[in-house]
Amino acid sequence: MLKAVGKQENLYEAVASEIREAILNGSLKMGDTLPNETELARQLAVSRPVIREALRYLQAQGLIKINRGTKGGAMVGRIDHLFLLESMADLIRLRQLTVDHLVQVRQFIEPEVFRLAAANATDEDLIDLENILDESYYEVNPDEKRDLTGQFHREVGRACGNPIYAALINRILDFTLAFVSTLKPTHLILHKDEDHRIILEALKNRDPDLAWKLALEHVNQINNQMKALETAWLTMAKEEKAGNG
Amino acid sequence: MLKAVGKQENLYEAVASEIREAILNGSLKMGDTLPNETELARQLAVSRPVIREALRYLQAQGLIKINRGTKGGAMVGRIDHLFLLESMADLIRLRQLTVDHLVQVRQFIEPEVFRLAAANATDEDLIDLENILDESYYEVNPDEKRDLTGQFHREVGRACGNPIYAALINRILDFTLAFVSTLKPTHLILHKDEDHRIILEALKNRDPDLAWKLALEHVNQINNQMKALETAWLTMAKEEKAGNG
DNA sequence: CCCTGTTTTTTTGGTTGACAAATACTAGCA
DNA sequence: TGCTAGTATTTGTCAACCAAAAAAACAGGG
Repeated sequence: MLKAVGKQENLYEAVASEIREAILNGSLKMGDTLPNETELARQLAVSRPVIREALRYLQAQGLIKINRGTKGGAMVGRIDHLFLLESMADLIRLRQLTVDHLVQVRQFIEPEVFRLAAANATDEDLIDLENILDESYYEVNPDEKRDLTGQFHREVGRACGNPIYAALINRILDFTLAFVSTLKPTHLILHKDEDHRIILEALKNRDPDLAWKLALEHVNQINNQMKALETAWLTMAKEEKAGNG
Repeated sequence: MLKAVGKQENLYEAVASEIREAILNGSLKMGDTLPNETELARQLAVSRPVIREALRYLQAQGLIKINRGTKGGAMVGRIDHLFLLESMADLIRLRQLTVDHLVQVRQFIEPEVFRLAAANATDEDLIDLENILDESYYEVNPDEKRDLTGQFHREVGRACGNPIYAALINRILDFTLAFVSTLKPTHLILHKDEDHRIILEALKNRDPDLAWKLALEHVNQINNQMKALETAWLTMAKEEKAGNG
């Protein structure tokens, strides 16, 4: 059985990963400066443009700040906001972030978002939501179905009227799907179609409190499955380790 | 009176801004592909490495995806999560995000974070918080003082035990300070030292409910000042426009 | 001795030109 | 019809070079 080989990494990606790991595991602390570009190029045996692209990438993510001139160079910056960037899955792996953290946020945020959506969603939003559920109903591919049910949550996030919540929901779902797909429990459907139908009814009836309550129950159920999944994963990892030792 | 000239923009920044604007104002829609690198270099009259650095930057922010080969190139991706990246101030300017949105999130999140902090903060965290307040008390420079009082909120975010909340708080404060500093009302101090003292007492007494209540009042007060500031800004902008026309 | 303007050095910023590798399309062949 | 080899397009990578900014070192005058 062959392992799926994710499309091969570019050099700049490798360099960026190298530096990011050094920052995340603590060998590079906040305020430290990296070697200059030519030196980095020499050490990592790549050309300077590659180094520069990697640094731009890290700069865009806010991990480093770059200054010109003597005593300039790339400096490690605040990494507090890192959790909102694309590396949530990496952070779980590095034990910086746990499923509990995510579950906690989701349990608090999502019901509120559904409450707002019940108050603020336009008629078009409600039609869109209904269409998603219909599409999901007839979908047979488990992966596609999972994407569609996730799409329902994203659409509600958009419909709630506050782009910050929408962004946060999107990030949380991105991570959730990434986490689930690394474990590949192909048959597991986190979201129940019936739950979504009932919630949509509450939204249509413009009943914020009911929407809040139903969303809370729904999210709780998803969270329980996430935790169970994590437990299973940890057990599996432990057994695998025992088997190898 | 001289206008403060923010440090001058690099070419790659200019290119990235150009493309970002095109995406945000809708002339480039999701799924569209940009011209290839050499063509972009020709159109914008810069070299290809500059274009590549700009594209890397945008890629890191999740605005575009890049593929190799025929029919490859830079494609505009989902921009839903954009609000969590560093361009919050840009988005306000582009009328995609309003102060109300931010205020709404802050009003909901921060009290919860303070509640968690009352339950989870370590003794060291509490000492750190006390030190920040002491330092702030003796600070005379308004800008420095504003940074320090902001630092209090960041530290509470860290102390609440959930890095996602910490990240979110950091982003919100980054934006708040950026917004306030563009208006440059030098004498305005959003945060009251006394409020922070009282809240810290609640944290020390491990009283989550009181911490929640006090934080809510405190945040409400800050939010009111933010809205007043926005109103003043809009009025000013309108008058300026009338003056020019 | 201190202050001030100039020069030097270090480091990122930017350009040019060339070649390698990946991908999609196409034409040719069985 | 279906597969295969080639071809065009586009990003990926390299090398060498000069420009510009910023800090440090230096020089000159009070």
